[in-house]
This record gives sequence, structure tokens and C-alpha cells, in this order.
Amino acid sequence: MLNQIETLKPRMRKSERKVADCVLAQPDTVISDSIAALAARAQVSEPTVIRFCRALGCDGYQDFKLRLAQSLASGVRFVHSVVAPDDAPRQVVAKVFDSAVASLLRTRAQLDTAAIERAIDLLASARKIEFYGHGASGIVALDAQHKFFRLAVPTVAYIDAHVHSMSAAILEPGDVVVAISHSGRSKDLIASVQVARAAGAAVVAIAAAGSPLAELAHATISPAVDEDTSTYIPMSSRIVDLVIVDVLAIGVALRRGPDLVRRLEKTKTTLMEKHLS
Amino acid sequence: MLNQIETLKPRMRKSERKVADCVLAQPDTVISDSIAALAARAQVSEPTVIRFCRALGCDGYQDFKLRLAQSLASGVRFVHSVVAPDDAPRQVVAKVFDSAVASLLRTRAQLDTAAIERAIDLLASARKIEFYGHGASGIVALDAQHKFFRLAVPTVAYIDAHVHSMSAAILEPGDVVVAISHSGRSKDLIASVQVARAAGAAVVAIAAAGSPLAELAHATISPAVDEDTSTYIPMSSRIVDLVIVDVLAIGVALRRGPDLVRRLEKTKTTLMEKHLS
DNA sequence: ACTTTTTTTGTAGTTGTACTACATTTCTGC
DNA sequence: GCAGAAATGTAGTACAACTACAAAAAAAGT
Repeated sequence: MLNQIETLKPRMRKSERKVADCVLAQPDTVISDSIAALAARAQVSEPTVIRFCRALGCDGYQDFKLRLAQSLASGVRFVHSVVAPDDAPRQVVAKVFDSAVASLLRTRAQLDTAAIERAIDLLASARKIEFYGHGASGIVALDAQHKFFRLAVPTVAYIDAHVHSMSAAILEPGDVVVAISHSGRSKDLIASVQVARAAGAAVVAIAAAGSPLAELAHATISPAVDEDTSTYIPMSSRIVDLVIVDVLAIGVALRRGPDLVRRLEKTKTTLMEKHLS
Repeated sequence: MLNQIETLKPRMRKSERKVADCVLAQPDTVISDSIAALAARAQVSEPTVIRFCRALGCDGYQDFKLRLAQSLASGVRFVHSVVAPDDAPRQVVAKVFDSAVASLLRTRAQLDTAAIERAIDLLASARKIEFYGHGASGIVALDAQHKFFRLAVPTVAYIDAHVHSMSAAILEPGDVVVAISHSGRSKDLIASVQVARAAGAAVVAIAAAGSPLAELAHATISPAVDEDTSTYIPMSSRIVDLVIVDVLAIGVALRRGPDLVRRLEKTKTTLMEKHLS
């Protein structure tokens, strides 16, 4: 939220910017202020404050205050959440954790529950599940495989374009492909998904909304991540993807019912032997 | 906040309890409701709603809404955050995300900054970095490798006990092993770490505090995760591990300075070619 | 350089919301 | 069953949020 204000500030008019400065200077104070109080502090008129709220995409002042309060509560305080070269380790920790938390909360707020439900339906009744992804999304695919195979579903993960294109060709109706690509624009992935669809398989995408991959899928789940494609490495994105996979896995697990729980217990005890007491 | 309402509910009067039920049932809706709307839904009069707010120690309805909004944003919203078999998809989403966020915030609060700094020191000056982990932690190891190799450091990840025990034997002083095990009790991993230490390599552990693995390492970073070893699959644990790896990677990147940033830009443009416009 | 048009900002007024004082109802103890 | 106390609702008030409009400032055109 504070980031958003910072971002939109240059596009604002002079007097609205005064309001923005006031909010950024002492966000905590603002959430208990009335319009009049904030207007006085920013030395502008009351409607200007309202216009400022509207410029941020809020319904009005109340809505603005609510959103601000929420964003402050999550501890995500840094206006520039991008790490700077001269940050102390303590700050780096805070910023990285905060940006992960912020991405998660944002995604939770705007996640398409209907799509989740559709995806769970498909996965729960799948004969076989294949996860495709490259690079960072490849890790997510591996993680998903690791989670789903415990649910006693035949599952594989492919992170190689040639391999998944071949595998996609021999899919059959009843099989499900989960295609993971943060941008949703990976050429190789899209090609394999098209092959999979032609073979009659269902497709679940974890990809940016409106992307080519999203359009191709029977159910698309889109993580909400910052636009600032950071100079460093995509990070929060994978975290969100992983949690989405968690949701799907648990959703499927719940469908499978109690006998699955028993089976999970069994894998757990087997694992114990690999550990020290 | 919701917990507080739950706690205070028995001490409330009958009609105030109706309001409490309404708030607990759909907290999200309430934050955008007016007094009149909430009163109508709870089938009580408007002053009753205000009395309800006062009973919770709030100044009034606005204050109540603000606090509620904050507590909802900060994560752990469900009184029992463990997923139940009869949860609706919407609830599953909320609970899974919430538990991830809660784990992250908890870890951020109690992370050992000194250990982080020591780990970054070791990694930044490493000649070669090897990541070891099994199962879910194996995914974390792969992810770490994927992140660190972009920092132009010779890096590998091993998720096989035989392989990493062999590799550990041929390490030299100046090399760094990052051992990832959530419990910190994996026999195979501990064995390889001992071999690595004998060979003169430095060891960074991402493991539970006080565990055997933690004792063996030069720097140990411990995630804070729920004790409730869920019936289902370990989930939040990996998320926290991944974010810790993010912190380490960024810490190292910052040490490396601006020439690294240029190199990262290069990998980015190369990747573009694999994508659709 | 002056006028016209557009944009930006403030003023005054309206609506609706939160809150208060008081009346009515409901419960409890004698 | 009645008196007192507690709880709930009704009616009214004050104030906050928002709107319509007008004045001022800036931008564009002549």
C-alpha cells in the first residue's frame, strides 16, 4: 500500500501529493484520523483528500483507511521493499520476509476460489498427474510432484522441454497436466500444453492471469506478485506458487477422505527410521 | 481479535452475542459494513452493535473495524488454523496461506541475525558451494542451487545420500556445504557433514535449533515452525526454508556488488528469448 | 501578450453514519 | 406478583464523508 502510494505519487497533482507525503510520513497516525484532520495536516481541502483516495483505487476515505490499516498490520512497513546495497543484514531479513508475506496476503485476497475448486475437481479424479515447469517453476513442479505422490496418485514432474513434449503426446483423457510458468509465456511449455490438450488431457495452469498459458488451461490459478521485476532474482513468485500447490494438494487430500490419512501415517513412520532419535 | 471475541463471548449479553456470531461467521464482510448493515444481519438494534464494540475495549464502531481489519491482515485468522475435512475451498485457501504467513512472521521475529551474517560471510567468500538435502529439503537444496549459480559461484545440489557423501570427501578448505534438514536429525546428512568438516570445509545448516546438525555447523539458521506436525504434509516448513535461502542469496549478491547486477541482467535477457512477447 | 480552454483546487451544501439520551421491555430477586 | 435492576430498542443529534458547483490556476491557442 505504501509502495503503491510511492509509485503513484509522481502521477498525482500537486496538492494530492501533499496528502501522500503526510500519509507516508506517519501512516500510523492517519488510520485514526478523520478527513478533516488529515486535510488540515496536509494543508489542503477535504475533497482533495477524497480525490487522493480515489486516485489510489479506493472507494473513499473509509475504504482507504481500512486498506492502509491492513497493510500496516502485516508488518510490511518498508516503503522501498527492494533491498538496497547498503542494507544491514537485519534489514535484508525484514525486507525479504516482508515481501514474501505481502505477496502471499495479496494472492490470498484475490485468489479465484472457483478456479481452485475446478482444479481440485480435475486433480482429485485424475488417473495420472504430470507437472511441467522450467527454471524456478521447475522447482515448483518437483515440489508438487513430491507432495502429490504421497497422495497415492501416479505423478511425475518434468523440467525438460523435450521430455515433457514427448510425455504430453502419449497422455489420454482422464490425465491431468499442471503447467507452471510464472509469466505464462514460456514457448516450450505452451507447446506441450497444446499437445496435451490435443491428446485429451485436462490442463491446470499456475500462471499470470491473461497470459497465453492461462487462456489454454481448463483452470488457471494466478498468483499476485509485485510488478517490480527485481534486478535480482524472482523470489516471492515461487513462494506463492508453492503455497498454491499446497492448497491444491490439501484440497485433493480432503477429497480422498480418511483412508488416505492412514496411508500418510504409514509413510511418516517409514521416514522415522532415517532419522536420529 | 477473533480469538478475543471468542473468549469474551460467554460474558456478553444475549443480543451482543448475536453480533459476535455474525462477526465470527464472516469477518471479511464486516469490515466493509456500516453499523446499520451489521445490526440488520445480526437482527439487533444499532446501539447494541456499539455496545458490542465497547465490550471489546474499542472506542467505537470505527475503532473496532480498524482493529478487526488489522488482525485479519496479519494472518492467523482462524481460531483453529488446522484444516478440517469439511472445510470449503475458500477456507482451505485461507488456512493454508495463513499458516504460511504466520510461520514466516514468527521466523522473521526470532531469526538469529548474527548467524545469518556469519553464513553470508562464509558463502560470499566460498570457492565452491554444495547444497545437501533430502525429501522436501531436497527441493530447497535444488532451489538454493538454482539461485546461487546465478550469482556466478560454482554451485551444486545433491539430494542423494551416496552422492553427497562422496562429494563431501573431496571438499577442500574454502568450500562451503549448506546442509538443509528441517528436523536436523537426518542420519545420512549428518554423516556427510562430518565428512565435509573433516575435509576442512565450512558448514552452514538450515535446521532446527539444538538439533545434532545444528551443533555440527559453523553457522546455523533455524526456522520457527508450528509444532503441530500435521497429519498431512509438512508445508510451511519448506516455505520458511526457501525464504531463508532467499535472504542468504541476496546477502551474498549485495556483497558481490554492482558487477554482479550487470551479469544478472544478462541472464535475464537470455531468458527472454524463451518467452513469447 | 492576451484570451480561451482546460485542469486543478477550494467552498458550500447534502446525505448518511455513528453515536447519545431516553423510553420501553425483559429479566431477577424478594 | 411486584419492585428494582438490567438489557434492548427508539428517536434524535451531531458530525463525518461525500457531491455539486464555482473560483482560481495553469495550459494552449490565437
